[in-house]
Amino acid sequence: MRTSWADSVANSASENAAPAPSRPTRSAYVPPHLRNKPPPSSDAPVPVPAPAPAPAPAPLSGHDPVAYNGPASGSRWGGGARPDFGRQGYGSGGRSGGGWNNRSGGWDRREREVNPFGDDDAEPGFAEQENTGINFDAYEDIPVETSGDNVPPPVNTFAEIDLGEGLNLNIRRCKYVRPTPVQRYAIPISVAGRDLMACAQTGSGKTAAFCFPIISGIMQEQYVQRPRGARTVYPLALILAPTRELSSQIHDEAKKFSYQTGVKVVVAYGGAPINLQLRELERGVDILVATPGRLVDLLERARVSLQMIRYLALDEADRMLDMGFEPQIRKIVEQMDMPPPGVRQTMLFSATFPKEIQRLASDFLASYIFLAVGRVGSSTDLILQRVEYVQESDKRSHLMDLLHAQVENGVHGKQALTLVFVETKKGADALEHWLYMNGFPATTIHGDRTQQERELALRSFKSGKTPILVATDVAARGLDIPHVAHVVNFDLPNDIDDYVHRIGRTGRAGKSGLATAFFNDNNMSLAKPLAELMQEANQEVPVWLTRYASRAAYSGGKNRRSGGNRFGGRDFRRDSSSFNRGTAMDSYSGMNSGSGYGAPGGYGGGYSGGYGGGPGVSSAWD
DNA sequence: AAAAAAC
Repeated sequence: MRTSWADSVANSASENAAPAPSRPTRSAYVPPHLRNKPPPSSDAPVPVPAPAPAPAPAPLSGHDPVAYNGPASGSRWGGGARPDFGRQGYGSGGRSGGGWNNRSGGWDRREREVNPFGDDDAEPGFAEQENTGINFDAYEDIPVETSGDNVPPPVNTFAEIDLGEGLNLNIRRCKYVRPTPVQRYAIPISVAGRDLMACAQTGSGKTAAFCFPIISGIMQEQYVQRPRGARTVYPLALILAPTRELSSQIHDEAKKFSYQTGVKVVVAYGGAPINLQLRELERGVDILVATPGRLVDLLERARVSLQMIRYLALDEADRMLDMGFEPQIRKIVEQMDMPPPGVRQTMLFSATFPKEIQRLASDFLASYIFLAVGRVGSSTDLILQRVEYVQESDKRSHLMDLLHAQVENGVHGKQALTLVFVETKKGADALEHWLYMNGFPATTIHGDRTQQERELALRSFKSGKTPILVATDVAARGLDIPHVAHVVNFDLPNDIDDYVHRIGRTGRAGKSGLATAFFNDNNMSLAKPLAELMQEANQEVPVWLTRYASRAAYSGGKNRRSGGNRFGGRDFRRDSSSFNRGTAMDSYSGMNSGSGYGAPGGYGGGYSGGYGGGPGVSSAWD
């Protein structure tokens, strides 16, 4: 057993070692925010206190007014036992004594929280609640690539990293027994203070992968004093997502994870009354989950300051940085008062990561680690993909045929859920109306509906009340809707990555799923990337599609699959002149690849193994 | 060209 990464960091940090990038030993690395360096430019406004952890245990007055109302008698670290270099310093596994505060350690003044687990605070029974639905053996087939300097090694259990007692308890309440592959790699990387660009398949546990380190880190920073603006609040972490529903979902998850930890999570997005959100913010916020537009509004009103942000996470990061969003994101990240890369810690997650976007994203990162993780089975092993040639005029009747077949497949008298993607908002309304007139219980979600309507539609779909949901791309990414048996691409997207995200709404949490696409002459630009994608996923590619694909003009850039292999992306830094692009990954020095739990070193052919589809697991899997 | 995202 090797010494833990945290141990190494602790050792080097206590020696005040400067970062030594030239020496690739792990112990040489000191996380950016722990480096005892003055800020790069002296005129930079330094928040009070500077975002780097205080060099010595802060005075334990516990008077952070915004959120903690912590124990009056001392920090959760138990007095002076805490090493003085911040949250990375608890390498010795420290559940012994002086480490994390126990639950009795000071909830007194905390507001009562709604128990998101509905177990009324009963101690979770561990053994019988194991997540038996997850076929963990299949993890051995998961391909993993990391690149970057001094990559912290993955963990096999949550316990290997002391995330803190409160969070550990919630992890057990969520019935997470072992970390998923992306969590195994991403959590140690984040806990070590490193920036991260993570590419992990849909349904692979990304939300927890960025929430755990954030919550854990904040739990140990309660001594941080935040400025007290008149009505301005100073969150410590910011999580951005491209749609309101996804923000809401992340908020729900984060609240579960932070239950009774004292870490306060607030969500803010448009279409909902801002006054409610303002009131929530005023009651204290550590982690702010938001969509960009509403956040900009809050920033311009000076109701939120990003001055104290230590953690920035972008979910669906490639979408957040595409043409539509990039200006807003730049404004938030670069033109407001957020600490720069290297001071804050930045984590970018998505299932897909085109190289152009990676290039943009590197502006937001400091000496980051790139991580690509496949999925149990593979994103597409669990999903049976079909493509049918359907003329525009035949689409409706063809859809009706599929839906009739679906009705017969229904279980327990309930129709299986079908998610139908269309290209336009008008098209969504029209199709929903037509379905409704033809006796199909359908609803629709798109950006022209009110937020109330959107949320109602989603609830109605999830509950099975309207088991058909017609959606635009607003529902393409990140939404975790259990029991979606069938995704229909009524209109195919123009971008193969969008297709990947859409079909990822089914086949989740170990369940199998079906994805049907209607292809016609309007989709020719997708022929080649679609055929390639299906081929890689061991799907049956219709002969006619192969023909179109070979006929398709070479589309060098746009529709090339961002990864070109079983990953949604590949570190673009490897394409630089020094690296000879190709498949010989071993020739890249900073690059590691390995499979699941095995020792590093290739996944020699074992990848085709399917995942047998066990019974359902907790929906927080994604 | 469309979708998303503030009021």
